[in-house]
Amino acid sequence: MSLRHALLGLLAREPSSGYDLLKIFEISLANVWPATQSQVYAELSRLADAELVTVAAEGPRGRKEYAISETGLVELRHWLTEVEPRQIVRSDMLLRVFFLGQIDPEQARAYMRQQAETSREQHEKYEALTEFVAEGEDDLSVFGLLSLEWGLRFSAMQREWAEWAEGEIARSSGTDTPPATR
Amino acid sequence: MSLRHALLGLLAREPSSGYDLLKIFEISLANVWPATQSQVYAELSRLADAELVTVAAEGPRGRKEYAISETGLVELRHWLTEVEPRQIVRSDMLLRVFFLGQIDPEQARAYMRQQAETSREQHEKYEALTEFVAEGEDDLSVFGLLSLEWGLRFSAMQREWAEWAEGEIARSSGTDTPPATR
DNA sequence: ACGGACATGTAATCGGTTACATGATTAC
DNA sequence: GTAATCATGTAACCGATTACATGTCCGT
Repeated sequence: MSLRHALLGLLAREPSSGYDLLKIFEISLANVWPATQSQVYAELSRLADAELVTVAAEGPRGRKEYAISETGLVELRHWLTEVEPRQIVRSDMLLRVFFLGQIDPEQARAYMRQQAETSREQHEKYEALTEFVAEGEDDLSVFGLLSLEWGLRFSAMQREWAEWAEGEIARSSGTDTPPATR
Repeated sequence: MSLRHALLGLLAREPSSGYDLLKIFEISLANVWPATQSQVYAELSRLADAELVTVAAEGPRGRKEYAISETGLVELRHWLTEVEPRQIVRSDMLLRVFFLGQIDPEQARAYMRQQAETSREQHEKYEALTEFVAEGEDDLSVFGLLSLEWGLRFSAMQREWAEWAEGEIARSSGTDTPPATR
């Protein structure tokens, strides 16, 4: 139920409409918790039903500005401090690694090379984002930077791992580059 | 649709029953792609309907031994080589980081310390697993080790990041330990 | 006048989780 | 005999994705 808390977290900063929230998701939260339009609107309705947020104002074009309620704030802080984050890693990319024996070593190495490249691109994307985000001074920026740093470290780690893994496959299959780390 | 391919991948090694597959999931694939009993049995039925696997034999207690078909193998290899792994990071833990401004710095630091600790534990878990897995010699072991190495690097990276982040929060909030990296 | 941005909603479908339900075989 | 393990299945529910649907306001 994290989307719920993501919305509460954003509304704790300032009252916003579903439309506003959606944009924030697109630019900043998308990297850690993507959400679709359908989802956001539906969850906001549910939050209002549960009285964790209120419709603070209505604007043109049916715009509804939601604000977090006292109970909502309590729930948010409870989630932040009391609820254990569950870390389920579910990686498409790693799953494939288990089955690389099903294709020939050359293809398997190509796969790892591809992953290294993708990670490199991701790293660049995060680097570009950092410059962009660093300008802001609000909480979202301060803590967003911590999260961004995670992204930078993650993509760097993954690139290095993929490069190492490619070497491992090469070595264990005896294909090419015999003067390896041995 | 990765569960489907996980099952195909396992059946490519050797024909197995749902029960067998489930055990393999528990001990080795759980770390990259957890699956429940319900899911495995249901997916096997669907795979049989789609003729990507066949019921190769029936045993006691209604046991059905599934084997991958030619089309199944084709599909598996296609998935391995042609289909882009999509990397959606969805992290409960990172989402919270965005909202740490909602609690006081002391609590925020405790949160990061907790994450560092959890990562350390994870790292140990992977280390223990490595010794255990290293004994096997089949493909699942060979490639499983690559995946395990990812886990080791990931948990190490996350621990370091969490420790760094705790320091950042301390620094930016002016709380304690003034003789920091500056 | 018109196009683009603003703004919200519904419905179908899918993959995953939890819980329930049942029964056969084997080892002791 | 009986407990543990083997073995499969169903149903309800939940969160997420995709697609569809509709309408309004603002700037030019």
